[in-house]
Amino acid sequence: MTSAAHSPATARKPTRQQVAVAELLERSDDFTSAQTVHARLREAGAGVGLATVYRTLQSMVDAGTVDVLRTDDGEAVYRACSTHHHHHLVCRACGRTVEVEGPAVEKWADSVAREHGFSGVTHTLEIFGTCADCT
Amino acid sequence: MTSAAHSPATARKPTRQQVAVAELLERSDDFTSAQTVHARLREAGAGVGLATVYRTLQSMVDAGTVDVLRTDDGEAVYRACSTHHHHHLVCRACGRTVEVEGPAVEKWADSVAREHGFSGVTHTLEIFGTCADCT
DNA sequence: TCTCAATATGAGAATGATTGTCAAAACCGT
DNA sequence: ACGGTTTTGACAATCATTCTCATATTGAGA
Repeated sequence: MTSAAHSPATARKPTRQQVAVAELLERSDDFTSAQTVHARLREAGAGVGLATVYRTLQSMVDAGTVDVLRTDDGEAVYRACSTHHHHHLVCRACGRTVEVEGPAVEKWADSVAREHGFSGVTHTLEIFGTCADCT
Repeated sequence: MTSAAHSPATARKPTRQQVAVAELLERSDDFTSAQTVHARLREAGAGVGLATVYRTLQSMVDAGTVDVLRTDDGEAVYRACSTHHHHHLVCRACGRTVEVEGPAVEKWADSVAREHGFSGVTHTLEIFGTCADCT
């Protein structure tokens, strides 16, 4: 039955908790960890269970409404993003993030993979640096 | 004085353990986790402590002789690589890895970052797909 | 070769993010 | 309001990684 038990369903009124997580992400401009989201919501009064934070974030990733990437020490961090394909330019110091696009890169990655006989190609690309304000 | 206490020193005869880890990585063609390295060495008889495996891998990363990246579930995986800058094309199914280069991409990443006022730019790029053998 | 000080090792404990469990709560259509 | 389904949340369980520290190894000099 490939049921969608657990994990917030696609077509269902979002719960208070789901809205809280989503809005918090909208408000913050940089990548945020699940633990931090949980802590911030708690501070803000409207507490949300840690497990629920993880579940909600995961379903948002699946739905494509947030991007996820891993910090150097392996922690997953999330950010509300535009839905079309893009990459991130992240400030190493303050965490400020800019979405960037590079059609040429997409094509390059695809063709290189094809040349080597790979199919079903995807890729990840992140750029890090120190932004003007932090220099 | 910013001593290099702990972590295999740079100019010191490599220990049996360090050699064991290095050779195991040389032999394997794809990215391997620290846990797996530890298990393989144990099977092979010449056991090496888990902490030592982690320490050795870390120092090899610092020395630039192995590349490290994170799997989707956050586990760190290591691979002996050529020392010049390159990226990886990884088979999602069997893990086989091909090193690829793309000068154009490097330039693109650099210039995009500069345009946004970022300095000290670095980037990560990995390509995933299913290789011919696994199709 | 013997000694000493510095460094490396390893077993096990500690850490910390993430996931699993499951009873209670919220929700929906009837 | 009722019954079935979905979601929540407190807490336990996992599991990779790091820390601790006593012991073993090494290298240079006497």
